[in-house]
Amino acid sequence: MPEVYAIRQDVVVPHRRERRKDARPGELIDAAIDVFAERGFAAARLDDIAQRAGVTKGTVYLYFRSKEELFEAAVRQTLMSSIAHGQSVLRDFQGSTTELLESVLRGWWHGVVRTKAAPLAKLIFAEATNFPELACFYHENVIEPGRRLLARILERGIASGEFRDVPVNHTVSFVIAPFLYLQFYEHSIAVVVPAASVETESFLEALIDHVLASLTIKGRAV
Amino acid sequence: MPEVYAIRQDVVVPHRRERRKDARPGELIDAAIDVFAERGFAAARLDDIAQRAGVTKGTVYLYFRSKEELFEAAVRQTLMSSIAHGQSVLRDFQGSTTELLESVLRGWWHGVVRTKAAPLAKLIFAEATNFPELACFYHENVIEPGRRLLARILERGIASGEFRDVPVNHTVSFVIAPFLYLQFYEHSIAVVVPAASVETESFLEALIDHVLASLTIKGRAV
DNA sequence: GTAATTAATGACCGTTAAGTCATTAATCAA
DNA sequence: TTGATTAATGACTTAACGGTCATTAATTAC
Repeated sequence: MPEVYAIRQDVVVPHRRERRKDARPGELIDAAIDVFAERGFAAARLDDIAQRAGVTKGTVYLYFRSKEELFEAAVRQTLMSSIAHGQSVLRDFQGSTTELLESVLRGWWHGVVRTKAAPLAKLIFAEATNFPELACFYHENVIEPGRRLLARILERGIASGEFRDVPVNHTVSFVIAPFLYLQFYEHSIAVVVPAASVETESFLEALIDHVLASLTIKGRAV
Repeated sequence: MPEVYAIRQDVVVPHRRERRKDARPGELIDAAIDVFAERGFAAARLDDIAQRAGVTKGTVYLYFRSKEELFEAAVRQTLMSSIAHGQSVLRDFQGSTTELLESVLRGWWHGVVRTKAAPLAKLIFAEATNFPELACFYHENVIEPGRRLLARILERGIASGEFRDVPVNHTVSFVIAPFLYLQFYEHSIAVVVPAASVETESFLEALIDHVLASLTIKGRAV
């Protein structure tokens, strides 16, 4: 009988049925994030996720009831805390709304856009109609809280007279959209056509300038 | 032997092996757009596409060599002419760049965002890494020409002194992103969570206001 | 050392869908 | 009318993958 091998993080290590009940769920979730990010939800193979975590498929089902449950765990681990962090920043912030908005955008940038969880958003949008329960879960726990957070900030700025009296809901979309665009683009087209990739370093600064230029009242009153 | 039926456009019509060599490709492409839009590329079933076109799966392979070839045909039919139209508007336009930009954004809105081809973009971003050839095709024929078109408009406005001296490439992203966001959102989350859908009527006007507020030089020079 | 416990395995099942091809029947030429 | 042509069919092959479960072996208690 040939020896059994497991691939973990691109390194092939001999594998010998280690029993590690406590560490498994976290390792499986990490592996799942990677594979979901690469392939999407439907195309991600549980065999691949298991292999990347150094186990076999059967083991996955010791810790998660189904592929969907594993995916939900991945979303919980990566996106919830970022939202919560933004909410606490809003609650405690002393200072101008311009600074507040900038601070929250930077937080999102480093907490989500520049992490390996970034492709998960793409996946949800892509497969929402095929997996409605996942879409509901994501909408309720990520999109809605995220949008509400931004809306409150805009309202604060309008009330204080710093921002123009823009339609809040649409403006939330206009602020969020470039982030999502970058997330989607960098983990899809840019992977396949590297020449197409965006200058990431300056993206955030340019976006902050763009948003504030549109929102803040300059020179004359509007 | 029971009679055979075919479903076309939600109406069940008795089906009797009509031979219509000339009409088939177009009908198959139309059906394909619908099914790809609903399900995505990988999850779209050729049986469904065939059924919607009033034929059976074998017939699809008389006209298209593979699922991928059928998809490319769908993209060609829906997105190429819109790009070309925008290019001709830019070439012939007499007037301010503000008006030009507004005109091109409105053209895109009615020519792409508000058509049944809108979900195709989502699909490409979602499945690019699984189907690299499709992603290349789309990048080369849709994304690149589209971005170049917008970049030329921004440069025209900066040169004429109408617009601030913004970083062109990033600003292209900021203008495109809200359109894509709406396309993605309305054909994914909003389908599953109807309460989440965006106020579409006023979206375009708000976006134009937002973009021009950011770009145009107001009150004081910047 | 040995028996009991349970983490981990991997062969297996059932389903789904892309693509093939021998058969069938609509159409046309004579 | 009839024979030739070919559009259309749908049963079949093949492959992939989610999920199951009887078996195996690492670990622990005694």
